[in-house]
Amino acid sequence: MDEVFKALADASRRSLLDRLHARNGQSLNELCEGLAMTRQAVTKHLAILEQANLVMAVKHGREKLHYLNPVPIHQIGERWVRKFERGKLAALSELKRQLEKRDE
Amino acid sequence: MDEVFKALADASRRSLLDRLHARNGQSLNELCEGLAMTRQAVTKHLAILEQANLVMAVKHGREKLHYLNPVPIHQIGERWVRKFERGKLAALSELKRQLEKRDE
DNA sequence: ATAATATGCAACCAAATGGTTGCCTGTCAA
DNA sequence: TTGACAGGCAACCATTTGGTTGCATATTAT
Repeated sequence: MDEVFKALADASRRSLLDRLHARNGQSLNELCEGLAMTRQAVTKHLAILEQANLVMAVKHGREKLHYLNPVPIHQIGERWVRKFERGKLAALSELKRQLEKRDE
Repeated sequence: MDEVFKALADASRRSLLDRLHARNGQSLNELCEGLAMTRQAVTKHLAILEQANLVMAVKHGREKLHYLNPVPIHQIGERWVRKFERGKLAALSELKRQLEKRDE
C-alpha cells in the first residue's frame, strides 16, 4: 500500500496512468510522445508504477506494452478513502465549529 | 490535488491522519506520543498536511490543536479513484488476457 | 547482412525530503 | 515573578528522487 501511495505522489506518473487509462497497452515509445522528458526518465517512472503493481508490462517482440492494473487504485478507494468517509460528517462539523470559534 | 497526493505519500503522515481520525483535535505533543521521531519532525509533517488542507490547526492558549479536514480525501475518492473505476473491468480482462498469452 | 528501431543498463548530478540539534518565544501555574 | 511547559525557527545533514548522458543489446525491415 505504501508503494502505491509513493507511486501516485508524482504528477508525471499519474499522467502516465491517465494515458494508459485513455488507451491501454501502449509501448514505451508511445508513452514518451509529447512528454518533456527523456525516454529513460519515463522508463524509471514506469518501473516504479510496475513495482507498485499499478502497471503490468508485457514484451511483444522488441516492444514493451504496458497495461493498467486497476486493482491497487480500487483498494486505495476501498481500504483507505472509505475509512475516512466514516466520521467525515462529524469531522466536518467539528471543523466548522472551530472555524467559527476563531471569530469570537 | 498534487499537494494532497504528495502529503499522503509518507507513511508517518498517513499515520498522523489515522491518529486524528481516531481522536480529533489533538495537540502537537499528544500527536508526538509514542512516535520514534522528534517533535520538530512531527511539526514538519503537520505543516505539510496543513498545506495540503488535510489538517487544520487552531491555537488554544499555548497549545495548537489539530483537526482533520475530510474534504481532500473525499475528493481523491470522487475525482480520482472513481475515474479509474470506469473502464476497470475492461482493463482487468485485458490484463488477464495478456497474462494468459504469456503461457502460449 | 545491415541499418534502423525499441528498449535496457549504469554512472552521474542537482534538488527535494525526512530527519536532527540548538536555541528562542509565548503562556500558564506556583 | 519565576519556572515549567507547549510550541516555533533556523541551520545542518544524509538519503532519496527525478532527471540526465552515453553506451549496449535485441529485434525487425530492407
